[in-house]
Amino acid sequence: MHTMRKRRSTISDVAKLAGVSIATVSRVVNGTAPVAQETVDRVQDAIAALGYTPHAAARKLAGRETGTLGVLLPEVAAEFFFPLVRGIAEEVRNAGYDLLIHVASSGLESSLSTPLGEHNTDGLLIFTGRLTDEEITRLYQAGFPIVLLYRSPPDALAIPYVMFENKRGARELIEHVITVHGRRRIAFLRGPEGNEDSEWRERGYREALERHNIPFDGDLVGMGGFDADIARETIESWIMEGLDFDAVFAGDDEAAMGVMAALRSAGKRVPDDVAVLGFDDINSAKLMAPPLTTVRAPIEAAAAGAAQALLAQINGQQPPHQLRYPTEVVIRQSCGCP
Amino acid sequence: MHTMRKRRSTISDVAKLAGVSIATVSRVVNGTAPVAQETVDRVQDAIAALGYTPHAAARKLAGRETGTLGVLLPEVAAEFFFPLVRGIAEEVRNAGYDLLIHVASSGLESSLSTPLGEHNTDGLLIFTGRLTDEEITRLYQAGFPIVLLYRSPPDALAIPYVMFENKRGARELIEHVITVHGRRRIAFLRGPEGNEDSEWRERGYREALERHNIPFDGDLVGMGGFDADIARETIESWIMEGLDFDAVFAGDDEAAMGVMAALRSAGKRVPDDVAVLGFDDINSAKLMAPPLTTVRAPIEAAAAGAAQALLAQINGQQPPHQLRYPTEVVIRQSCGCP
DNA sequence: ACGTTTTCTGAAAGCGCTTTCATCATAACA
DNA sequence: TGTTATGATGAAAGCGCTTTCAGAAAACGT
Repeated sequence: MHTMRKRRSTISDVAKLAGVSIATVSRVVNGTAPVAQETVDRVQDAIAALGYTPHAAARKLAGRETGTLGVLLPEVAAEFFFPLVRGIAEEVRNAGYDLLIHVASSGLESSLSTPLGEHNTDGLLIFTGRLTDEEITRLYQAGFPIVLLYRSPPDALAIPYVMFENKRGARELIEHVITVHGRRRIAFLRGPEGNEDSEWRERGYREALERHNIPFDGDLVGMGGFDADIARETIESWIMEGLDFDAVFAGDDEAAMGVMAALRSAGKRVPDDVAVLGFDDINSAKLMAPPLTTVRAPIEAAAAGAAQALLAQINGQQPPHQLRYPTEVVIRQSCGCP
Repeated sequence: MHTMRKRRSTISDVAKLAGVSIATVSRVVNGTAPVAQETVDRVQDAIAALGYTPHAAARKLAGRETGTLGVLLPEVAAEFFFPLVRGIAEEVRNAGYDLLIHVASSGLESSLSTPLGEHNTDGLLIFTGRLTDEEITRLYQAGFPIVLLYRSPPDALAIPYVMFENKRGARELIEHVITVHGRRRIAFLRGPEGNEDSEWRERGYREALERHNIPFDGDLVGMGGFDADIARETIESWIMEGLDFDAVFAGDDEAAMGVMAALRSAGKRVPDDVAVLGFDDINSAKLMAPPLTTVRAPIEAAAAGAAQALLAQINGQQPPHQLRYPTEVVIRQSCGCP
């Protein structure tokens, strides 16, 4: 049996059945001009009878917009990604757009097959180093609407971008374990290479140390990659080496989970022997053992904000150049608090 | 400053610059017919000079295919979702298609604004109860390529679908805690209403009980929703009620995480007092405290398989009607094993 | 050298839809 | 009652691209 494909019905089919012109059908479908009630009914009956749905591509071609927004994501991995997409999807749908999500493969095809250019979408939400600076610059200069997610624009271009108050959140978090729990050998796990969130968090970490006269120790900084497995390995090797530390700021919550696992299997108690600190406050943070002290980043809200900024840009409005979202320390038990 | 949008260059611009016809440009872009090397060079120079990119919509309109596949997802939630999308995205990209992801809002707009119909895509991967049976039936009857993810087709239509060996996996898992750890008061947490995976897992659970002459007790079945928070609440209320159980099969790993958290804060030890069992073997399963005994479901592979089936269908081939992926019990410590 | 393929290229016809522009009725106005 | 808004509709021009269809040029065969 082969799939015999019915020809999909077009606007002309509807027009014919309803005994009107295609222009009229278009009008009742889009409500772009007054149409007599009787005609409307006739057309709608025809549409129902034929099971007609407008062909998206044709629509896009005729109008000027594509009706879809794109999101460029790095290799899908983080739990972090959920609220992000949820926030964007919500906003985008409400505005009547479609969401085209592109997930980077292994980076091999950087600029080769970037199939999603300015043509498939009306605008782009670009997550972290997914596109090269040149490409971003090119899009910007072509007047293509884009919003950067968690990274600032290259060459100080006036591209809107969303950011969290990473530095402040990190600083407050570290100060908490210093002042309240008296920790002084605090390790930090960096996120992926070139990640701006990570850079700012590191700055916050250093600032906290400085404020309390704790000398910065490069040995206490390692790779976390915002990834549980990477973080775990780092901690495991530190323990093997006998590195001394009484707290670790994992960079993000996922990494924190890996840190806890490593500590646990090495027989170290959290938080008694080592305090563990995360960042983001993902859903599972409160479910960890012990519940994770972290910094809440309003990921979903930020994502929604980014989407709004993009939509605004598309509608010719002037979006804010930077959207900075506040963060808030969330004290649970992994820091030592009861 | 308002965003002054440069007119994007079209195929005619390129043709003019290169001094050829648009047909020729189309040919060199698509490699659909032999073109003299010299001409090719000239056209490519023009393309580069103009920064030309084909307009997707126009392309789709002209050709017959839209070049994009759609995935319909329920309200984004699960970690489970990652490998899923990764598997699909990989496969889809390799085939040169785009991936359009639609995330359900709150279900309100079920059939109202399903903007992604047969028109925006060449085929659809449909996740769990996102579309009504009628709609699926309609698409199927229109000969539109679809593949169902983790649900079987309505009315036994010949729509390809992917499934895991849920029942077998669940049965083996339960039998493990019965035979090896002597548990007899084993609770089960159901997934979302109507979820087929959950139904099969429950069947496996019951089968295991039967085989070991443990009478089924309805009190030991509760809501898990494949969600940590829901599962947690269920367990908390059970503990409040004083319900007696020595193991809980959470339905999936996310729920298991919630179960563990509930148990922990109630002062129960896992696995000593209560064994906890999951399903899926998501990445964080091995990081839980204690590491979770679960059933590994090859989510990514299954997703890739689904994508392949869809692609096959689109290319006029006959895909298998059912793709059933094997599951495998993964013993860690939450069951009581050392 | 002449007929026959093979290469290469352009003209032109759509793909399905939105949108002026123009045309009529009608209804509102003086 | 003549004139002017106003409401409803159709004809037709594209949107940017792919793809026959055909012709011109070059390569081949004998």
